[in-house]
Amino acid sequence: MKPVEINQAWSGVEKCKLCSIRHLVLFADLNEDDFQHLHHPIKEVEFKTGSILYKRNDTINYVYTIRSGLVKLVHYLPNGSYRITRLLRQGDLAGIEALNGSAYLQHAIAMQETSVCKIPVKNIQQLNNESAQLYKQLTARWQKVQSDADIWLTHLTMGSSKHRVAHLLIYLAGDKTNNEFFLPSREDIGALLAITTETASRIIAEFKREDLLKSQKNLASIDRSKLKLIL
Amino acid sequence: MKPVEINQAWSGVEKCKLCSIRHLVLFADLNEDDFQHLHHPIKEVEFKTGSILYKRNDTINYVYTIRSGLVKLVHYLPNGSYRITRLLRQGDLAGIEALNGSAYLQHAIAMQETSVCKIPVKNIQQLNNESAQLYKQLTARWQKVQSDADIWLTHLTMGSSKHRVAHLLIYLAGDKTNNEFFLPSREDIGALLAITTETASRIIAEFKREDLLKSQKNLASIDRSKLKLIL
DNA sequence: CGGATCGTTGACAGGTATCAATGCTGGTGG
DNA sequence: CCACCAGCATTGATACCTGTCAACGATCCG
Repeated sequence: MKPVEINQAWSGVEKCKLCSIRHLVLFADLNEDDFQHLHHPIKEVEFKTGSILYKRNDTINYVYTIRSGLVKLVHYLPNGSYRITRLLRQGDLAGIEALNGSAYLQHAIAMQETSVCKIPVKNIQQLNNESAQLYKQLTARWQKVQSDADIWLTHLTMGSSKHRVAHLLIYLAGDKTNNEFFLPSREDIGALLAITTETASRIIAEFKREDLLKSQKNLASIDRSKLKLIL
Repeated sequence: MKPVEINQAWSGVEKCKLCSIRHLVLFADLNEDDFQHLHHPIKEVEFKTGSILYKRNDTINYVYTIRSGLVKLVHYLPNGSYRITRLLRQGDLAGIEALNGSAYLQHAIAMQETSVCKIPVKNIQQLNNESAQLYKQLTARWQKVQSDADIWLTHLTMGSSKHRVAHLLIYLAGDKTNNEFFLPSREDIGALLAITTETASRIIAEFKREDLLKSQKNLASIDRSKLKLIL
């Protein structure tokens, strides 16, 4: 996990109105008038695999909307190991805790090539004072945090390792029609499911042998119906 | 877990201003003027052990502030077992997902005699339109949800069962000076830590034999320093 | 080609789930 | 009042699973 340089693409508020994934993001409900309140520049930024969006306790200035890619939120433990507490995908918000002025709670690291919109916290606070539109989106985002956390706790930390890995794979595959998704390293799978790297590897290998899972490089596809029989 | 009747104590907004735990609750920052906006009655309600505050998918009308006691948020699983995803104590908010109009995400059940303030969602929405004071408290509450979930995932679902139980006991003991706290049933401990009832019982019994834990009935106290040596 | 990193596999010990039986306690009805 | 019952806690025996330690293979890159 080596930090990678950030290369900024372009800046501007105007383009937010034309954003192709705007229905998914924080500003979905804003009207023409609201956009006039955006005085600070929103930047679109690319992160390479392994690069860090922010670190725990970093000074807080931005909230990040994921446009594409995959981001993990990581807690490092005293013994040097780590635990992944959440994955963020398209439309998710990273660093949302910035909004009440405390420090970031975890490290946010790109697991693959990731594109984000970097939104100054000041923008959000302004909009919240001057317009009530944003409020709905923000509470919806917070709720997703809670419901994701519950799913995580309910399905991804209990049962046998095989169950957990199966659940994770189905979660990762999501509703993609092409059925192809990013398969994390065995170490990350372990950190996600609270199992060891070796166990993760054994199970992934077993799934491959049984044709429940196919992969080349980091791209994988699953046989959903067969996999669900395990659950 | 049998439902128990609810007996309502008193209603009124006036008393909110004099609330003894107001510094802990949602309305901490409201001023005299804001209270004028509260047009719907806030009720103080008592729940007995095992009674249900609300069920998953119930129609949503209220958010609950815990005044005293202990509430568990529960996910029931297809196979009849259940998983506790969060515990709520004094100052915590239950049913916060009500704020964006979706259904409750889990069942909320009192684990001991519990006193709550039942706040109409309409009140919150009104206040948010007419005053920005509530916004800070709400985001703070949401953030606590996230950070609690992370702590849960980081400490309470990994490591040996002994580690997890020790962590849970320390969490339950909190910062109480009298060092006496509510000890959940072995079944609930299992549902909290993703271990079986039997394993939970074995470990609790072992802790008692080693004088790390004392209990009569549901009230327990721990030897913090000795217990921390296990972590 | 050699080195680094990651994935895979094996052997083994220890931990946990499972199945089953036995105390313990509070409440109920005779 | 006491016997009984239901629900919870505890304990035991056993099989299985997973962590641990270790070795080896695969791939990429300098």
